[in-house]
Amino acid sequence: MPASGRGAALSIGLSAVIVAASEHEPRVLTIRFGAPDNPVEALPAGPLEAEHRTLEIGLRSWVERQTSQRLGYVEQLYTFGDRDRLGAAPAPANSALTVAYLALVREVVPDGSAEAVWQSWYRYFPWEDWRDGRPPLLAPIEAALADWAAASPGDAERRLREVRIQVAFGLHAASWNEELVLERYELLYEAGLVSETARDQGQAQTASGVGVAMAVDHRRILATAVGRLRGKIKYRPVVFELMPPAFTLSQLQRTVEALSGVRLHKQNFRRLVEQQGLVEETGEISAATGGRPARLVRFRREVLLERPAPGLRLRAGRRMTVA
Amino acid sequence: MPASGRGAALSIGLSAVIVAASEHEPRVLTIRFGAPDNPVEALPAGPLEAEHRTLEIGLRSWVERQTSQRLGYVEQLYTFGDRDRLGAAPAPANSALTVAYLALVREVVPDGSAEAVWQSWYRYFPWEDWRDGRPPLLAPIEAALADWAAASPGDAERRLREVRIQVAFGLHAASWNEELVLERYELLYEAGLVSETARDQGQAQTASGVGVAMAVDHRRILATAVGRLRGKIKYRPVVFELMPPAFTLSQLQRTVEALSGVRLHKQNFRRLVEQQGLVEETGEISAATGGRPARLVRFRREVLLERPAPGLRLRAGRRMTVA
DNA sequence: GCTGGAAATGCTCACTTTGAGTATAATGGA
DNA sequence: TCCATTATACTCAAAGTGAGCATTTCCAGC
Repeated sequence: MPASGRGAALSIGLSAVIVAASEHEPRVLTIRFGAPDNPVEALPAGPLEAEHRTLEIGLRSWVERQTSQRLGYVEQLYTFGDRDRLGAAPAPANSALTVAYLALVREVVPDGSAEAVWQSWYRYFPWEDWRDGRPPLLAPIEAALADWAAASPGDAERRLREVRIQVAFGLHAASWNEELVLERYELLYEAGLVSETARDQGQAQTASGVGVAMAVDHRRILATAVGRLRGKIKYRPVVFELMPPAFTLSQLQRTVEALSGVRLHKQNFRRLVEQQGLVEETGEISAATGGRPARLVRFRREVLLERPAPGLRLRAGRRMTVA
Repeated sequence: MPASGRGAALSIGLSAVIVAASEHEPRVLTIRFGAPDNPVEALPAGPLEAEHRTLEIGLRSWVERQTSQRLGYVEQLYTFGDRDRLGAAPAPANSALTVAYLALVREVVPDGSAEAVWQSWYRYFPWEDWRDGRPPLLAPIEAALADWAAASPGDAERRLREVRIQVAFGLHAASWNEELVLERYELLYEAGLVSETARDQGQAQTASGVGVAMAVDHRRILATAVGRLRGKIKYRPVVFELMPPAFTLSQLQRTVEALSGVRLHKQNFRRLVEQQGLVEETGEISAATGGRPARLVRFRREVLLERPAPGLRLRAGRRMTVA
């Protein structure tokens, strides 16, 4: 075999974006370490060990060992080369590769290790939460991005930057597309608006920067995960991996809203979920939280057999708006 | 940093699914080697070399060197661990990881190295081509799969297999979903209907097996690529990466049909393409191939600005049928 | 027990999108 | 000149969507 896929020997790491959802916040499992007054936040990550039969099994094994969190749904996200990560950082001779995974879990165990903390992912991406309308934070961001585009080295580069900003932030005809999480983060990184930029260039750490920073490229991995999950709920019934066995339609809607960061039209949301046959009655009624008690439903697994793409197809672009 | 993503030292390979499309066949670049009477077919693959700045640049560099084929659109597909690949094969101590990429190219250069050959991808997946109706090949496949399910070790396993077959091959309510290429290949592999199964178990190579086999797990990688591309054309304008600068709507339609393996309703296809603003007139008229001459159009790049998901949204499931 | 607030649920209606046609136009070749 | 062949135009019903209003059923407070 002339070209058989053997190559340089590198060290391989696995990292995991472990997502849960309380009713109002999408949560991600993070590890905190370093000085207590200035902690570093990171994603759980571990080495790929030789005894693991497959990548995914290796991931499950150390995550369950390290965080005592059983993983349900697991999906490979992306493989990052070390030098995809840092702007001008010099490449070590024996550099690492990281295979990143997205995992969805139902129960939020009270963090096994003391360092493991569940955080709302909007801690890292405050501009991604449009549930209470357009985040005010976006005004200064857009102004700074416009400056960055204006300061481009060349004319072609300037136009390119302008187009990227327009698309990612939904400025002109394009409206806000909640899936473009990575594109937005990368623009902020390149424009020097997140503190990772200065750090990766070896410059003095400024406390400024929008959103909370993470170790190495973990915020980039998280952005990839958020975008992927926001896309996936539209055509696969993955939200249910985050829901308890029985739930109300309102709980389901609030979870979807938490993940996607936008508000949905209530009546149309229920019409969609029921028409699609995504749920079935349990017969029970929930202890009300205020008004009329709600029916409890459960995920209807048979839907996987019936429809090719059973999801909450909230079409990107013109989409259900707030009730 | 307690868990920093360093791990076992493994060798890393890159492999590429390089896709082009003639008007009637989707093509993939393959390498043939071995005995001329019994050649082995493989995807181009190469080592990740230390001097490459990023994974993607490494890929471009050796593909362009080895096949003298310039890559346009490139997208990471999946990372395969060595032991994801082979059923019961013993794991070598220093096993490899392969990062697979999908690349789309326009020109089909007359293969730089003598071993590089463009092949229709239906050579490897004859059951995936429904352009002339349901492939007759599917009848024996389905019968064999049913036998395999019936021969399950346990009751739960049997039901699981039946459901997987139903979904992947669109038997009951579910209709044929052209994106489930990998799911179908994996069923055939597990059921021992492709010759890779016997090979990987160290058994005698039988000449039988449906479709042409490839080296190691390359057919699995190819299946991943075909499924990914079939999905992607629906929401991103990637087909145009495969088209010449100017083309007719019929050419575009035949290319999409070649990729997706299904026939589309002509009038509705053009309505979609034009309404979506995916193309614009060049003003020229094509040298007709038979009937009335057709307008030549080109891809309208501005669409990327206007629509969040500009693709030929041929919805899975109930879909445009043959004219 | 009546009343008002808060959800949950039910229903309507205009508008767009889609699937599936029929009809007409412009070629080249028999 | 007629015809097969492809391109293009237009129609129409059914389904799907966005945005409402209306009604039901609980609780809390009087």
